Formats: sequence, C-alpha cells, structure tokens
Amino acid sequence: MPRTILHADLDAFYASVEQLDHPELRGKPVVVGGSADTRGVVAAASYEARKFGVHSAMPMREALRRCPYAVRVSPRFDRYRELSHQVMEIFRSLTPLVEPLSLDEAYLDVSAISACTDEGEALARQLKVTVKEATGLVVSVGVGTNKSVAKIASDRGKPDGLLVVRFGEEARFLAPLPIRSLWGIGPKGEARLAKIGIRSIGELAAADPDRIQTTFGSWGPALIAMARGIDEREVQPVRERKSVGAERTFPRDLPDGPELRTALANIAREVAERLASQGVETREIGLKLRYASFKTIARQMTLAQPTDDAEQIARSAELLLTRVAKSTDRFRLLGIHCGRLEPRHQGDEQASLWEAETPAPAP
DNA sequence: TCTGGGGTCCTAGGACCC
DNA sequence: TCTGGGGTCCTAGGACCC
Repeated sequence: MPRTILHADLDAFYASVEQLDHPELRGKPVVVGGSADTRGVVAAASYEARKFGVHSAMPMREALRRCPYAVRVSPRFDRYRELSHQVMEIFRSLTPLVEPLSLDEAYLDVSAISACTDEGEALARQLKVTVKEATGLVVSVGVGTNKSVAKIASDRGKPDGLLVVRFGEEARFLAPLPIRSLWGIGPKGEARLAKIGIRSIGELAAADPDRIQTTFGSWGPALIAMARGIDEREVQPVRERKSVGAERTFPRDLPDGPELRTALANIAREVAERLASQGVETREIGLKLRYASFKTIARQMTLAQPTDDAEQIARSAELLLTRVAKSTDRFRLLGIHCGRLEPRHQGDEQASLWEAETPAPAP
C-alpha cells in the first residue's frame, strides 16, 4: 500500500517574513543576513534579489556587489520561530505525523487521510490556501509516495509550487535530474560520482551497486534505492536533539587574550541558557576554533558528571583552548558545542552537591 | 577586509578490556 | 618468541543540510 507523503517548504522564508512585516520592502530585493563589515553571509534572499544571482550562504559583501540596491535586513529569529510554529500547527491540524526539518520545512505523512497521491494533491492545495490566509506566507508542496521524492518535488515546483509525483512514476520523474538534487549529495559527492561517469539520477539508478558501495560505503545501497525512487524512511514526528552549541565569528581576527576569553565566557553562557531551555544537561564539551587561515579544529572532553552550568562549561572550554592556543595564533571563530545530552536531573542544590561527591546511583 | 550559525551523520584511529 | 580478535568508548575531522 503506497504512502502519501507531503514535503512543505516556505518560499524564501526569512526574506518573505521581512516583506510581510515591512510592506515597503515588498517587490524589492531583500537580503537577510549579517552585515558585510562583520563578515556576514546571506541567510535568505527574496526572489527579487535572486534574479541578481544572490543566494543563501553567499558572503554579504558579494551579495551587495551583485545587487547594490538590495535592502539588507538583520535576521529576527524569534519572529521566524513564531511564524514557523504557527505554520507547523496548521500542518498538525491535518495530521499528527509532521516532522519539521527546520523552521521552514516539514514532512507530513497524510496516508491515513488520502488514499493516493491525487487525494494528496487536494490536501496540498488546501494547505497552501490555509497557510496563505493565516500567515500571508507562500508554501511550496511536493507530493509523493516517500520522503525523498516529495522533497525533490517541492524543490522542483518552487516558487509557489505544487508538484505531484504519482505512484509508479517516481523513477521516471527522477531520472533526468542532476544527482545534486538528491538529499546528501553535495559538491564532494557530485565530484566523486562524476569521476565514474555518473551525472544524472537515472545514471545512478542504473549503476553497478558494488561500484557505488565502494565509493559511498554503507550509504551506497540506500543511495541507489533513492535514485530508483525507493525510500522507506518513516516520517518521525518526535526527534531527540543530539547536541546544542553556539559559535561566533569575530568582525576581526583575535589573538588569545582577554577579548577572546571574554567571548568564550559569553558563548558558554549562551550554550548554558540553551541547555536549560531544553531541559537537558551535557556530558561532552567541545571547543571549535577557526584560525585566520580558515583552518578549523575541534577539541572535546567528556565530563564525569553532566552539567548545564555556564561556569563549568566555560572552564572546560578554556582548558581545551589553553591546550591548543599558541601566542602567534589569530582566531576568526570560536564555538562551544555540547553533546551527550541527558534530561536535566530534577533536584535542588543539595541533591546536585550530593551528586557531585558520590557516584551516580544506578537508574 | 572572500567564506554564518544552527544542526545531523559518518569514518577512522587509538586506548582499553576480556 | 611473536603477536589474536571482538567490543566499546573517546576523540578528531569532514560532508552535508537549511
């Protein structure tokens, strides 16, 4: 029994929110991101700006060179989160099987309420209208029998898209598309496949599985299956967060010194706040450093006891920093990442003192 | 004044244990 | 005198996504 999966993706989300909230920006090229003189990059570009070749992840300096009359806006993530929640709730009013991928994207498994992709199309149409009426935002939707196909369909339909790939038509739909359209194939994967003569998804579907497995290891079989339009992954409404982190690129490179150490303490505080807001503690503290040369390294340590304390996180990160930093080094980025998250231990100060001095009791 | 910030997942090597 | 193998944990790095 084929499933009916929707992939919904808000068009140029951050930029659209800015145009929504600031009517004077409508119809104009809008670029959301950090300023050019703080080494900012583009987080989102309106379609008017994209005409000039501006796209996300592009350095802001380059974006403004390509499109000098673009309006640059600093991101307002709280506002984007608010609207994102509103849209996700609309999705959930259709089905509880909603898997958000980011603020602007989600999978919906609507198999229970639509027997085929054509019924899925009707749902998708209705969804687009509801989102537009409730928020003013435009959502592109792809309809297919699995996640991979639905996602590629929503990509192909943009902007304001609604593309349906019917049961049985998956392989034919995918075959002419470049392998880069597949989730997980980036520049490196594309280059590796090009080396063995594979450029389209159809060529990958027809490739020798052993050869692909040699190039992609354990991922090979799933990759070929996806190229053939097969993807059994379920829509997962609940996913556990695995890590929490914060990092900062400085407007100018810093040597190890008071300024860098202060930045580290501030980042530690941010991370601690995020841990607390998620109700978790960490047992793994990682330091990320990017040198002026852009070379990036990471160092991490495992803690004997989980923590969400800013001071302790700062101390651990500082220890790692002291181990690697040389006096001649200049850093452009510093980050702290926490992994091995555990639910915060319900207890008062007394309990945590006790915990610190005695081995944790068996659960 | 090229190159953000939030993540996930995978690989690979070394330590250590039995 | 030469040198196992399986399993787990830890660490570092990299590809990729939005």
